[in-house]
Formats: sequence, C-alpha cells, structure tokens
Amino acid sequence: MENQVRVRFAPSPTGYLHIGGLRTALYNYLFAKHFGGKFILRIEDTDQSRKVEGAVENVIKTLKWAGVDYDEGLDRDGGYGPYVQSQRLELYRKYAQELISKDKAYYCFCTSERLQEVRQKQLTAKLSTSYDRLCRNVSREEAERRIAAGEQCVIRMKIPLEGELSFDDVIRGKVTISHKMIDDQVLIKSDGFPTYHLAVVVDDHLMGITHVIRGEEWLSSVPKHILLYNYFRWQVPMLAHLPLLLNPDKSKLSKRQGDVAVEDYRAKGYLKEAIVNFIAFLGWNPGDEREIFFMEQLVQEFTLDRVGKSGAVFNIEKLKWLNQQHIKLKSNEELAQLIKPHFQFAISDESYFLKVIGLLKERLSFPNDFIEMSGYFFRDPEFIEEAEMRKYFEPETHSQLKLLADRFEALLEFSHTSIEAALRQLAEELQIKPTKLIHPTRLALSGRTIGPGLFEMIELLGKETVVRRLRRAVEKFRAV
RNA sequence: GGCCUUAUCGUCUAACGGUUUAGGACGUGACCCUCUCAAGGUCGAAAUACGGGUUCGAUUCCCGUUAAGGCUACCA
Repeated sequence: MENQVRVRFAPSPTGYLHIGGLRTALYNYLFAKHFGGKFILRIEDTDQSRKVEGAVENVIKTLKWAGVDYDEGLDRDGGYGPYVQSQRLELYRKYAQELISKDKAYYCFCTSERLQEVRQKQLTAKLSTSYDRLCRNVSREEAERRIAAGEQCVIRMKIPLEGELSFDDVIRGKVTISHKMIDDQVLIKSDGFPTYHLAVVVDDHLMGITHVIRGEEWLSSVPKHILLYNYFRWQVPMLAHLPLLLNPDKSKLSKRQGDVAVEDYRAKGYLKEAIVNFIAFLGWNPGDEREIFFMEQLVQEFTLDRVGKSGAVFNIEKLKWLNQQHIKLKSNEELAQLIKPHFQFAISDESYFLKVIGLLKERLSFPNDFIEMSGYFFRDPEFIEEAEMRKYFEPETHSQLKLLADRFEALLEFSHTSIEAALRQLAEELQIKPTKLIHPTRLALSGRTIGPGLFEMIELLGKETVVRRLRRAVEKFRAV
C-alpha cells in the first residue's frame, strides 16, 4: 500500500479538454493502471482571470467519455481532498509562511509597473529577463510593517545565488540547470492565490503523488520545484516529461491549425477507441508491429521506458484510418447505438437496420457516413441522375430489366446466391455480359453507382421492394 | 537574446554497437481481386540533418555545427 503508484492529471479549467491534455491524462491513467495504482484528477484553478464557466464539468465529461476515468477527484474523495486548488488556499498560505520563516522566501512589494520597467531595461540591454531581487533584502520587520500598513505584496521564493541543480527525468535522463538561470519565482500572488509552482509541489506532496507525468513544457520549471521540495524537506517524486504534440508545421499543437478540442473530434465522429489508440501511439509504441490497441491492452503493455523523447505531429490521416479499423471491429449492435441518434428515419425493423449496418460497415470511415450511404435501404430512391443513366443504359436495357424483374419475382428462395444465379442465367440467355444487367440494376434499386455487393443488397432489400423499384425504373428509362 | 530539450522515410515509429541491402504503419504509385465503391492482397518509391571523434565496427556512445520546439509572467 505504501508503495502504491499515485499519479495525477491536473488541468486548469480554461475551456475544453485539449487533445494533448487527453494524451497526458491517458499516459498517467495507463501508468497507474499498469501498476495497479491510483489515477487522480486535480483541478488547477489558481488563475482566477482565466477561469471558464463549465470547464471543469466539460473536462470531466470528456475524460469519462474517453474511458480515462479517475479514482480520486472532486466527486470522489480518496482522503486527500479537496481536489480543487481554489479550495486549498489556506494550505498554500501556510506552507508559504513556513518558507518565509525558514528564510527560503520573502515578501516582495514591487509593483507590476516597476517589474515592467525592469524587464524593459533588461530587454533593451539584451540581458535575460528576470526579477532583480530588489525586495530580497527587505528585512522581515520592515516587510511586516509595510504589510500592516496595507501595502500589496507577493511572496517570492529565494533561489540560491550560486551553484547548479541536477535532476533525473525518467524519459530524458539527467538534466542540469544553473541556479543563476532561475528566477525568484512568485509563490503567492497579491490576490492570495498561489502560483502553479507552489501549488503543484504542495499538492503533489500532500496527495502522495509518486510520479509526475506531464508535458515537456514543464521541464524548465522543474528546478524551482525541486528547490521547493528541498526547502520543505519533502521527497521529490519521479519526474517524467512527455514529448509535445505538434502541429503539421512542428510547432506546439494549437488551435488555428485545426481542431485541438477532444470534443471536436468526438463531434466529427471519431470513436473513443480510435482516439485513445491514436494518441497512445503518439510518443509510445509497444515495440513490435501491432497497431490496433484497445484500452485494456494499452494498460497491460504501457511503460514509460517505451516513451520517446521527440515531439510527435498529430497526423489526422492515420487517425482516420484507425477510426475505420475500429469501426470494422465493432459489432453491428454497437455501431447502431452510435448511428441511431443521428438517423433520420424511424427504425421499424431493428434486425433489418442491423443488417444494413453489417452490409455497409466496412465502407464507413465515420458512423455518420452511414446516413448518407443508406437512404435507399429505407425508402425508394428519389431520383436517378441523367448522366449516370446515359452511361449505363442502352436502348435495350429497359426490356432486359423488365425480364429481370420477372425472374426475381418468380424466385422461390430469395437469397443472394439464387439472385446472382438468376441474373447470370438471364444474361447468358440474352447473350450479354452480366455487367450489362448489374449496373443498371444497381442504379434502379439504389439510385447510385456505388454501394455494397449487389446481390447481398438485393437480398436484404427483399423481393417486393426490388421488383417494385425495378419496374418503376423501367417506366422511367422508357422515356430516355 | 539566454537556458533547456529534441533530431531515422512526407507523418507516427522499430533498431537499446555487429543478426541491416535500416523493419512496420499511415499516406502515396502500380498491380491483383471484382458488379461499382470500399475492404483485402502483392509489389514499388521514400529516411539515419551535417562535421568531427571513440571503436575492429556506429542509426545507436561523445563533441561541435545546424535546425526545430519548449521555457523565459503576480498563466498554467
């Protein structure tokens, strides 16, 4: 129990769940489940100005939809709550105070205007920008006096002036950064809220997080965090910084260059299985040549040592292919559930509906393709395009179809094999190629030139419908 | 600019010093199958950024160059 793996996904509620966020969550989830540990959802809402109404609910909804469900979170207390940082403010203040008393942090009274100025000067002097540590030497007594007088202030951490800091990243190995490169980071903002850096360290420690698995954008701030762990005399969790997800131009995946919200992909008809499979493989692979994975297999095989180091371009073509693959692996019943909400006709015959799905299944890239492809299975086709008619109909076609309709009507057993036999038989008798019959028939029955195998289609449509449509078409073709 | 990270086909990636004419997948080209469209099958084009080392031997280890990305906030 003491050694149980505990990881967390800690989004800030600034909108929808980003596809990169889902991958981070997924990797955490897979890692936790692989080792029989716990996956925790924590909300990092320490920036009041960026808060978006409904974002928390949305993120949770999307996570659950994708099957990346959490063991502990705001509605599932595992004894480490609350799991929302805005509800833990006292905690951060307390620990910030501890740092002040240990002389590892100090009050800073600099205004944002002064900070701006300092930065501007550094910029024009081509120096790297950082806080000039003006308030670092303000005595505790003076600071307390100024606070009592109502002056606004923040709390900054003290970074050692000399030396350097090394740490081991599970994915990247040893990383070293000089203390000189680290800013005296603000820990408590003037509104009393903590910054990410303080909150993440306090919470990860208090929540017993054993492994921090997050995006590479955090790599540079690790030294600050380690310093904090050291100041508190806490054990540093294992750190694993994931490669970033990239736009086609290799910049960090962002809006502007396509969809980044998981819900956008969901709305477009991407299956959760395909999305999970796809993003799992963006930076990880099982080491062999298998491509199609379900969640359970991912859990079974996922380990951090097979996670790569370089960023991965989000390649939508492959996602589309995976979607197709996962659709093919779904049962007709499962697919029906995905299609039904969007289907425009009342489904009177469930088993017929399922059979149509079965026939069209391997032609679908998205569940919704079914809607566009299946209309003629549920009502007579509206019209037949003139251009197509001219292409497939010859002067004698109408009389041939008439004969075909008679043959079909006379069939005792209406199965695709008997149907095919009847058609080929007729073609032979007429001394024409079967295709001379097949194409016009398809057009007459479906109004289209593409579709599933004709004989299976005919069998499913049923004798009555087929004969009716064939005869109706004969009437139409006569006019051409 | 500074710091950090990364670098194999267009894209996702395999290879953890030699079994490699660098393998697979998506995409792409040709062909096969075939009643159309898909699916499927076969074959093809396509990569170790560059330069130095280390080594009997480097995609693999080291250094440099270049390029790309991240960070550089009282945002996460």
